[in-house]
Amino acid sequence: MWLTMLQLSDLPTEEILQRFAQRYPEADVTAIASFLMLLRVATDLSMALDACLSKHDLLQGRWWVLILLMREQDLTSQPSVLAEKLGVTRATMTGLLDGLEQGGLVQRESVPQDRRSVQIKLTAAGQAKLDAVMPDYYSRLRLCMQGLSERQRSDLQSILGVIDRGLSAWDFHQ
Amino acid sequence: MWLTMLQLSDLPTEEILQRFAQRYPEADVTAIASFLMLLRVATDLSMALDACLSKHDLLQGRWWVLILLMREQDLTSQPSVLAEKLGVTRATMTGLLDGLEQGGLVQRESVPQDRRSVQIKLTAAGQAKLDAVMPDYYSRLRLCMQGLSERQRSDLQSILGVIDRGLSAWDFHQ
DNA sequence: TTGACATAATTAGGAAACTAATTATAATGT
DNA sequence: ACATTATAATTAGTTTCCTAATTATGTCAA
Repeated sequence: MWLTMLQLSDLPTEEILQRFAQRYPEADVTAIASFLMLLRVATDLSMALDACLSKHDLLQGRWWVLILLMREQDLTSQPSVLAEKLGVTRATMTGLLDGLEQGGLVQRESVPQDRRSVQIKLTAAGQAKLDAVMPDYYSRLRLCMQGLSERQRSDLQSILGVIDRGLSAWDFHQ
Repeated sequence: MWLTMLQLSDLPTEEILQRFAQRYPEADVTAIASFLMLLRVATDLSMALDACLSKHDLLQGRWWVLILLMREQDLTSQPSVLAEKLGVTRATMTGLLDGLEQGGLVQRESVPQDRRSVQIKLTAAGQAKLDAVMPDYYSRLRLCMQGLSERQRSDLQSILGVIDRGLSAWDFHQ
């Protein structure tokens, strides 16, 4: 799904927020500000991740698939399972796997027990690609987060947990 | 830019993170967990926003453009300025404006002073669309964030600020 | 056993973003 | 004045996602 977001510098000023709140009494100014800042920073992080991956000829979607495969004991999974975990459609997963297979990073293997199904296996080249990318990614992430104390990290996670649980209320409103 | 993210239920377990940290000593486990949770919740929020907007026949990109126009005193701006603020290319903005103009929500007006340029104006229909959407969006956002104290909201914003400033270190690492 | 339904993966076609090239106009320096 | 360069918007073509339809296979119940 696309995430298009205002630049950090163009988040609404206090004054603009007040103006909107005046027209729309439903507005909760601090909720809006927190929400926008959250989307903004997540977008920046995601773009930074893209930039890092692109230096290794990878795109985020394909990279996530490699990681999911590496998590498995036998480095193997199924397209439908991968799609579910990644939150994309099966059609999209077919495309991601096509790209990865073409690059030799994964391999499709037929499953005798269920001939509708396919096993996806991380190849040696796929593992090597991860071994090249992950240290780079982890180093950058460490630097990027080093300004946060352990206390702040756990605060962040619990705050995010509250928001995520609050999200269930989103849909029930009509 | 696309943001594809693991489902919340499929964020790495403590055990998986430890396994990755063992293979990649660069890994900072709490940094990774916070990062993934942040992307995850932002993705959920963005999808919830999409769902809300789609009930009003709007997509996020176009909706942001309407909001940017409403912020202006004269409800008017230029494609290049809008593109800059939204963080999309001018080509993308042309497409967004095409869609909005077709729906009668904005209007292109020529600028005598500079005939290369175009003024984009929010129409009455565009303002009416916002007046229909914003109360719905603000109500949901209020509900979704109501579990957070004011203290937590400001904590969140300062933590996000630290991360965003930390992001500048991302690119300097090679 | 066979008809109805469910499931796995893919294909086909469409939407919306991107980059790069194009068109038109403005600004600048010699 | 006029050639060069810069700027505003658009068009053309590619990518990757989506939904819906398709193909193939498996499951289950009458």
